[in-house]
Amino acid sequence: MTAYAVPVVNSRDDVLRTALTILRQYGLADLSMRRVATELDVRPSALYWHFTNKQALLTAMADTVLSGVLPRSDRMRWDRQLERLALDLRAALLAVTDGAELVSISQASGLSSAAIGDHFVAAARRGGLSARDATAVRTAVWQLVIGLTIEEQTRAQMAGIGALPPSDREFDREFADGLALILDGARHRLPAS
Amino acid sequence: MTAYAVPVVNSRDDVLRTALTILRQYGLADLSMRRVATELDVRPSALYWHFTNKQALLTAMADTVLSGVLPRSDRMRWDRQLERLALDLRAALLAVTDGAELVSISQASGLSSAAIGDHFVAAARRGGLSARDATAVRTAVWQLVIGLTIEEQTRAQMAGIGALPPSDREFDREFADGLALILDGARHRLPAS
DNA sequence: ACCTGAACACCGTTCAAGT
DNA sequence: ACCTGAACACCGTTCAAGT
Repeated sequence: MTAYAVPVVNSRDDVLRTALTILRQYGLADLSMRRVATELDVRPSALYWHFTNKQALLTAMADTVLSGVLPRSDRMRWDRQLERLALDLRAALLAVTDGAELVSISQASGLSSAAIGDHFVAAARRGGLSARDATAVRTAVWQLVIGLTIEEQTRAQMAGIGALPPSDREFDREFADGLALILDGARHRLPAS
Repeated sequence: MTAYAVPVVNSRDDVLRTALTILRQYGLADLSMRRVATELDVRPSALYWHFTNKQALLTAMADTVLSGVLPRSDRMRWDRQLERLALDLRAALLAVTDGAELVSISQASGLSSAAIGDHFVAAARRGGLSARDATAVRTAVWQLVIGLTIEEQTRAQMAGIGALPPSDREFDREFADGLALILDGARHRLPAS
């Protein structure tokens, strides 16, 4: 019996799914174009038919990770909604290895959507904050979520390799405290208050 | 006349200085061990006599960048001192290409000192904040400075290559507003207030 | 439409050996 | 004390050509 070639036809979505699987299992440091190609049983150059470059792939991955983060309901108080959104964002980042760094990278590239940031602004405005104050809330909350979660995941990654002792920091609490501080500042910006 | 070998003896400090020069002129993406070696007229492997790996070199670079950031005076009000320190930190990061990312990377490695963070905490405690609240201030301020400055420098870098249109964001103002918001939250945590 | 083959121009790191 | 030589095991990306 002779071996015959199976038509290996991969879609853009197959590439994206494979990349996300590698990320989940091995982290960002092991996510190379060559590795994604190997996993798909394809030459590295084949990937460039689906994505113009690695940056584009990373952006698509980040968008996937963030796709489930949405405002839940407008019946909540504006500050509770802001808190909920920040917690959901953080949970989405923590759900994938190096999720925070992935989002940070792809958002720095300027190609990623700013939808979540806009939701922060909308909630703050709904509470009565000026456009400028609402922007400040978005900035402070966004950097807190991304930055602290990057720290947490980086340290987890390094502890996993044994390059660092497992941290005794309580990131959930650090995050909650930082967020509460910012929301306190926000509430005191209200005209009526 | 015959060429004779000049004894090329480089100290750890020569390596560090050369690396910082490359960073200033070309940014983090172009800072490779091989490039530092070439600049020093030496083989790449020679560098590993001075630094155990690239991470160690980056940490030393980050420490250099941050070395000038210190509390100026205790005669200031605690919140003014906090603000001053945050502004000085941001200025130090902006003084070097990709300075914020450099510090972020080296601090994630867990080898870098936490001196500046401690100064944030000390100032907040001097103002009367609890240990826990002071930590929250440090967290929120630190992530704001690092994160927003990374964004600014990354976009400047990419605009320089033409990969992105020059941003019209006013980072200084975004930073000042975010910082003011956090400090507002901090002041309202005071017992007397 | 989707992929191969082959190349280009790079990386960080190790380690025996040289002076 | 400081460096070379040579190697190992990788990268992202391009592009003509194949089916």
